[in-house]
Amino acid sequence: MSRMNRRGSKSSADATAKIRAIGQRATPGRVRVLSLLGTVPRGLTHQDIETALARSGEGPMDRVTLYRVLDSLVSAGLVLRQADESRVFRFSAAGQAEAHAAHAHFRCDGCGRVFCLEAPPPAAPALPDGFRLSRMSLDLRGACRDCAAKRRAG
Amino acid sequence: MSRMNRRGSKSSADATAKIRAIGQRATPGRVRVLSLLGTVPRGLTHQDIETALARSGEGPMDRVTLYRVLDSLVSAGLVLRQADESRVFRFSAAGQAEAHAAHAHFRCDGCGRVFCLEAPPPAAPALPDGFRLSRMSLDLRGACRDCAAKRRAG
DNA sequence: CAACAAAATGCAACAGAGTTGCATATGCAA
DNA sequence: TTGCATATGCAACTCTGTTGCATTTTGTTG
Repeated sequence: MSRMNRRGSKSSADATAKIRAIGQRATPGRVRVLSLLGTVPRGLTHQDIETALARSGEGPMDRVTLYRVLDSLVSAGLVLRQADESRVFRFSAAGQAEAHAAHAHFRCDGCGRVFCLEAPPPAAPALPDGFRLSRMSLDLRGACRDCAAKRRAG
Repeated sequence: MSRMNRRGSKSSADATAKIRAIGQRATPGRVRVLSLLGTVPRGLTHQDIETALARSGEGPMDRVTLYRVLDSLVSAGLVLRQADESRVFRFSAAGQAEAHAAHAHFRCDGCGRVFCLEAPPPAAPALPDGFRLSRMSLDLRGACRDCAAKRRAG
């Protein structure tokens, strides 16, 4: 760890590289957000991220700037955005979702976490003539154990 | 048709019965909304419903009242509510959504159109204990006929 | 290394979807 | 028909996300 200076950790360097790779400027905001999302295995809300950044050593980030940072990462394909059950957006690092594209996953509508399932790959259905298939995914949605319990409780 | 009086159609009577069956008052608003949702094969937004009701012979319904009518139908289980991609709620009569979820979708990465496929859905894989499944979708992605041809051409 | 243009940031004001409080009206059971 | 729990209508509010614009920063060029 002695080689890590105040500019950041390995995940920062990693994030910087990814952002540059897709031709965008590696600003502090983008690097901070992308490396944060890379360390967390589930979708975070804008507010989650804002809070986490404010607590971190480098201080808070403007609300609007954070929205715009997220927009740019999403449109670059580095981050995924989806609306959860209570209609707030959840953001997650794209690599984490795509790495698991081979098998089925379960997404909790409550907390946004994604669970991988050991499912047999379903056979691809017949496509209309001329169509070309590039990817196929079996997506299950519902409530994970924690959220299902929470909802029953009240 | 001569047996239908000015109070409404078969779907109204049907809706009235369903609402009474679960122990709620069959108010005009509830009946109108539930029978509207019963005639439409997809999720409608609050605004869709508001507009449709305003155009219908019986005149508009208050915005807030409509929200509350939808709430009561949802909590009674007669209507399903889910946030769409742009984080607005879509409401559908319970039963229709399940029918629609029962097949696979193909989304074209070129033009963004979505095609419904007549494919038998694969069996749901086993979920970890305590998890609750609400929806399952088999999503295929690739190029539709038009976009595949276009890509070959130029 | 300095200057520069394009892009990102911060702030304030705005927009749309959904919710709450409260006075009034109404469905339905006795 | 009456009583009252429940539903309605209105206004004001909250929360998530957006837009406009002046200022600062990034990465490049000379």
